[in-house]
Amino acid sequence: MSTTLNIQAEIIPNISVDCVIFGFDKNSKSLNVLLIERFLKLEDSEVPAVNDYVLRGFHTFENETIDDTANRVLKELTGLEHLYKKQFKVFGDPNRLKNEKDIIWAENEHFNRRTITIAYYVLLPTDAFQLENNPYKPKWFPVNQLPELGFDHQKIINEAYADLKEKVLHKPIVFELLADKFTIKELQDTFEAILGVEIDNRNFRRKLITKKYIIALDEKQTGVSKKPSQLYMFSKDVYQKIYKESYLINI
Amino acid sequence: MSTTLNIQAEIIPNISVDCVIFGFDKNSKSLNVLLIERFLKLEDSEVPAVNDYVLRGFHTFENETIDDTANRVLKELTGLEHLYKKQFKVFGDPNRLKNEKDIIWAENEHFNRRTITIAYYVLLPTDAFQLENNPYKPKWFPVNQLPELGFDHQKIINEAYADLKEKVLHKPIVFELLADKFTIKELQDTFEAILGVEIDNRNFRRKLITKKYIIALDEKQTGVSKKPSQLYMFSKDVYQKIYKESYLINI
DNA sequence: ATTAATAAACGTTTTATAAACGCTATAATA
DNA sequence: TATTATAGCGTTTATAAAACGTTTATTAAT
Repeated sequence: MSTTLNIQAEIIPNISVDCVIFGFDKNSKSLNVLLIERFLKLEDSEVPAVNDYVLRGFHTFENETIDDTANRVLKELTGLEHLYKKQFKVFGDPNRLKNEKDIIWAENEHFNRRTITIAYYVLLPTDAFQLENNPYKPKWFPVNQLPELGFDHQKIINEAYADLKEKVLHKPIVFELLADKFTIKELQDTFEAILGVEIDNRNFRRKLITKKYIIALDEKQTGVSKKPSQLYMFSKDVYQKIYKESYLINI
Repeated sequence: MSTTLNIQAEIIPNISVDCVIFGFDKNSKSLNVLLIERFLKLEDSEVPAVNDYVLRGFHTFENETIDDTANRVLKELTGLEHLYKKQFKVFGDPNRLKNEKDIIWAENEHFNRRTITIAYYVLLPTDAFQLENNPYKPKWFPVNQLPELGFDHQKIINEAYADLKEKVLHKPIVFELLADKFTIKELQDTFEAILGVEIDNRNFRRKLITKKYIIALDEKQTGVSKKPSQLYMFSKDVYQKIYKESYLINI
């Protein structure tokens, strides 16, 4: 690893961070996951030994917090900082890297077979950054149509998605998947894409616009060939004030 | 570490698991945390160098999953298996062990100052096991009246408690803090202790007994000097059937 | 036996929210 | 100026929450 990358600090060889980056594409109304290619061609072979996709991750440095590792990985991959991220689970099974390709890959990269990885998921709109000219050649895939994945990354994504589905019902995190200014319809599309359900637009609309933390702006959509819709923003401050002592037991 | 304990497998020196054990005491209606004493007297001193409380934890073995580490720690401490546990966060700040006592302790125990710990919280009724003759000399403390804590364990408990408060509103985990058979009042007491609120008994009672997964037993409380109350049980099966596709957006 | 004390358990009314549906309004474009 | 697609408003009904009052079953004391 240190042979291929010039790094400024010592890595902790058995601890890494992996990031499940969820992006919502409001045009295709699709919840996507950002993956990078894992490609390895050994000298003695025509066909690649490894050719699939994985999440982007990296080892933690000796002098770094886990959150900082995640921030670093995210910055390198997307160019963005201050992204919404949730550390949701550790994957530390001694047999995480079990299939043949993983073993070939791990040997080639000389990395510790007993690495425990701390997994985060991240929420952003897919258009928050550009994929072109990105050295990692990342690609968006709809969360329900993922390609073949290396390591235990399918499992990690599954668990991230389950956590997201659950959390989105109670916490105001949908907004992280949209631009600062959004329409009610986009918000509904986002919920529908995450939860895989259909929601009545009229009831949804009413429910949302009556919330005090959903604030109508003096602005409408432009560049649409239909009735342009009202833009709204989400006020985190107002939300937190209201929900500071809300404890509706809902079991 | 390996000098004091005879262990059957190699530990991973920089990875540990810590368990925040929450116990509900239905008599005192108190949500408690189980702590063990951390005590060290150096040869050259009269007063102990370290004398405070910590969570129980241990390093992960080379051939062990993280969950198994937690199970092992819990079994050793409580004698119990199959406890409800939730892996809720990793604490990996390079400066986690910052105060003087932690440094003295870490040196004495020769353990890695850059240990990342994977924290779980566990739910059980305090009377699920006995404290007497326990080699770790564990003690229950009300979650809001904790003694001086070592390492970053106050922080870990705070975050565990925050997660519990949040989770208890949406997931059927209160039942883990009670015996299999419980009264509606005990259930209410548990919610009140966790959330630190008062709940109207009449509304709470009605709400709960109409749930299909709260099942009235052919049994009443005994040994009480008041009207004995009806015992109930929680059916996980029924719960899961009902809530498989519930997605009430509640932001 | 009667009564007091205590918590269990049931009931009623009001208010708020959710669900299900019909209908109107506004813009770009043809 | 008509078309069309989506934005956006309205109404009614069903369900659940909130805020109370009242009754009942038990033990223990008189």
